[in-house]
Amino acid sequence: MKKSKGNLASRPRLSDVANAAGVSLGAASKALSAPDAVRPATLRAVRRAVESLGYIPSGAARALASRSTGMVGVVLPTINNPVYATFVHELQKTLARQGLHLLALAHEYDRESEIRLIERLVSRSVDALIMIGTDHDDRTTSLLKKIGMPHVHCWSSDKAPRQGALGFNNQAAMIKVVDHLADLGHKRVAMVGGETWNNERAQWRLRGVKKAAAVHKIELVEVATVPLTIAGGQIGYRQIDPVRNKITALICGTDLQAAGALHAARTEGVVLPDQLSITGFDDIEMAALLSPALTTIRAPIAELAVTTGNAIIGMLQGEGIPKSLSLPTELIVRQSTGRAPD
Amino acid sequence: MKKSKGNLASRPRLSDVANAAGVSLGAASKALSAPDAVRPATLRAVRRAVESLGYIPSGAARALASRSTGMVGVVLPTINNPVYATFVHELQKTLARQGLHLLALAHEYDRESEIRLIERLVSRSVDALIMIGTDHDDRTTSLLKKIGMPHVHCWSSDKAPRQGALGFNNQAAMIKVVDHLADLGHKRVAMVGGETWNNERAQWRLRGVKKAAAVHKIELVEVATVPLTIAGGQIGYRQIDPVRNKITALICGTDLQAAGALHAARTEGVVLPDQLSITGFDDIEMAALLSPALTTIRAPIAELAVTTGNAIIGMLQGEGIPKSLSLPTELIVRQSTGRAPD
DNA sequence: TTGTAAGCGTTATCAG
DNA sequence: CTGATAACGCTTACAA
Repeated sequence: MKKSKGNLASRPRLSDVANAAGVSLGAASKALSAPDAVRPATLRAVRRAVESLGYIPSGAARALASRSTGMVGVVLPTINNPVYATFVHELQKTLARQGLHLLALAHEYDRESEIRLIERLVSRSVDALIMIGTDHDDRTTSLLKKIGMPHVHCWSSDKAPRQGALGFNNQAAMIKVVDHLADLGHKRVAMVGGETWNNERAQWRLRGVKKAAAVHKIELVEVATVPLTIAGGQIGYRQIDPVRNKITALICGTDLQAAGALHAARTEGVVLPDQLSITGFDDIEMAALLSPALTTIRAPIAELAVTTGNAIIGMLQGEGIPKSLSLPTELIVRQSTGRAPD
Repeated sequence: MKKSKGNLASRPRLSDVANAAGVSLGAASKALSAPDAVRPATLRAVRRAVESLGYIPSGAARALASRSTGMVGVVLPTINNPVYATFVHELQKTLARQGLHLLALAHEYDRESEIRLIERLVSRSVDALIMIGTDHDDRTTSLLKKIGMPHVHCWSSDKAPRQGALGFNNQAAMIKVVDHLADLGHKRVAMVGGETWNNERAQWRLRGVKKAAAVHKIELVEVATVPLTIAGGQIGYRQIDPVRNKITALICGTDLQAAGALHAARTEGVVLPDQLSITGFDDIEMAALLSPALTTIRAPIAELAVTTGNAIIGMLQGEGIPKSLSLPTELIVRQSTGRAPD
C-alpha cells in the first residue's frame, strides 16, 4: 500500500545524452531547444544520442528551470455538455499547433470548487488561464492579479470589461428569440432557465427575455430555474405545465434543456409546434436532429474557441491582454416554433 | 514579441513561509505534506504564514523533487463525442477524490498522433496513463514498458490480455443486436461502421455482425466505412441507400452514426421502423430523444470510468496491474426497430 | 519533532 | 559556439 514513486525511476537524462554525444550538458540542452544555435555536427550527435537512448525530457525539470510549463488551464462548468466539449475540442486543436497542452478542469457549477480549481492550476504553473464567464469570486480575481497570471474570460460579452473578455451577447440573442415568438403571435410564454447565481450567461439570457417580453407586451408567466441539462429541461417542463396553463411558447436557456422539454412535451402527446413552441440556445449538433428540429440561437462556440486560443497564444508571446470581442449570434428558425394557437 | 517568462515571477516560496513562521524549510514542508508529523504549534504557525502570504506551492518543484505530479493522462480519440466526454467527466470526478488531475489529449483517430501524445504525457511525467482500446503501436507499448509507466487499456474486453484491460465485449454486444433483428424477421441488412484500422472496437463490432448474420442466415449486403460522427452516419446512409436496395435494417457502429442515418432516412421520407430499422451502439443520452427513439446497446461508460479511475488509484498505491474486467452491456429496444417489411 | 543539506533534471548565465 | 556552474523550489534522508 505504499505510495508509488512515480515513473521517473530511471529514464535517461539530458546529461546521459550529452555524454553519449560527447558534448557538454549545455550544448545538448541548446541543441534541443535552439537547433540553429549549435554546430550541425553537434546537433547531429545529440540527435543520434537522443534517438538511441530513447531520451524524453523531464517536463518538471524543464518547468522549474524555465518557469513555463507549456500548459494552459481552462476551468469550465462541466465537460458533459456538448457545448463545452466542442469548446475544449477546438481549443485543444488551436493550442496544439503551438505545442501547448490544455489542462481542463470542471467545477460542476460550484463556486467554491471553481476557486480551488483555479488555485490548483496556478499551483501546476499553467502558463495561462481560461475561465468561462465574467463573474468570478474576488479571491480568484485578486489571486490572478497578484501573481500576474495571463488569463481571459470567455462566453459572454454582455457588459464585459474592455479587455480580456471574449464571447457573444446573450441578452441580444435572447431578444431575437422573443422577437421571433412575438412575430408568431405568442402572448403567454414561460422560461426554463438555469440558476443565475454566479452565472451571468443565465442572468443575461433571462434579462433578454424579460426585456423583449415587456417591449412586445408578452406575458412571461413563469420562470423555472432548473439544471442546464436534458433532465433539467424535463423537470422544467413539468413544473411549468404549459398546455394546462395556456402557455404557448417555452423559452429554454440551453439546447439541452430544450431537448428535455421537447421530449417531455412529446411524451405527453402535445403536438409541436401547433400546441406549443419551444426554443433553445446554443445550436448544438443535436438541435437539428430532434423532431421537430429545434429553433435556437447559434452560439459561435468553435470560433470562440479559436479566438480564445489565439488570444492566449498572443499573450504568451507578450502581446498583452486582448481587447474584448463580441462574436455574432444568429437565430436559427426550425420546426419547433410556429404560430401561437388561438 | 519576446516570449513570456511565465507567471512564477515573484510568488512566495516555501522558504518564505518557513521564515515567516519561524521554522525551518523542512518543518514547513512537512507541515504541509504530513500535518500529523509536526507539533500543533508548528502546524499553526505554518498555516498562518501560508494564509497571510498567499502561498501556493510550485507543482514543478514538487514534481521534480518527489517524482510525482499527481496528474494522470488519458489519450482518447476525441472529446467531441458524448461517449468520451462522459468518460472523461466521470473519470475526473473519480480521480479528483484522490487529489489527482486528469490531463486529456485527443488524437482524432490518428495513430501517429497518438504516439506523439503519449510521449508528451510521459514527458509531462504523468503518474499513470489511460489509453482507449487495446490496439496500440509497438513504439508506444515498448516505451511504456521501458519506463515502467503504470497504465491501463480501456473500452474493449474482446480478446483482451489478462491484465490491465477494462471494458466490455463489443462482439457479444453486436451479436445481441443482430439476434434482435433476426427475431424481427430481417433478412437483408447493411452496416454503417467505423474505420477498423487501428480500432479494435470497430473491428469487433463488425465481426459480431458478421458472425451473428451468418448464424441467422441474414445477408449482410454492404458495409460502409465512415467517420464515427453524425455526418458520417448521413454519408453512410446515402452510400448504402437502403430502401432502394431492399435493405430492411441498418446496423450502425455508434449512436452518433445512427443519429445521422436516422436523420437522413427521415429527410428522405422513409418511415421508421416500418420501412427500415436502424440500430445504434453506446446509448448516449440523445439516443432516447430521437424519433423514433433509438434501439441500441447500452455501453457501461460511467461504470467503466469509475472502475478505471479506481484501478489507476490502486496502481498508484502500489497494488499492481489490475486484472482485466468485462462489464456487461445491454440491448435497449426502442422504436427505431420493428418487424421487417415484406 | 526539527533543522540541515543533498539532490531532482533542466535552463540560463557567462566566461572561454 | 561550447562548457562549467549557478539557479529553479521543493522533498527527503539523516543528523541533531
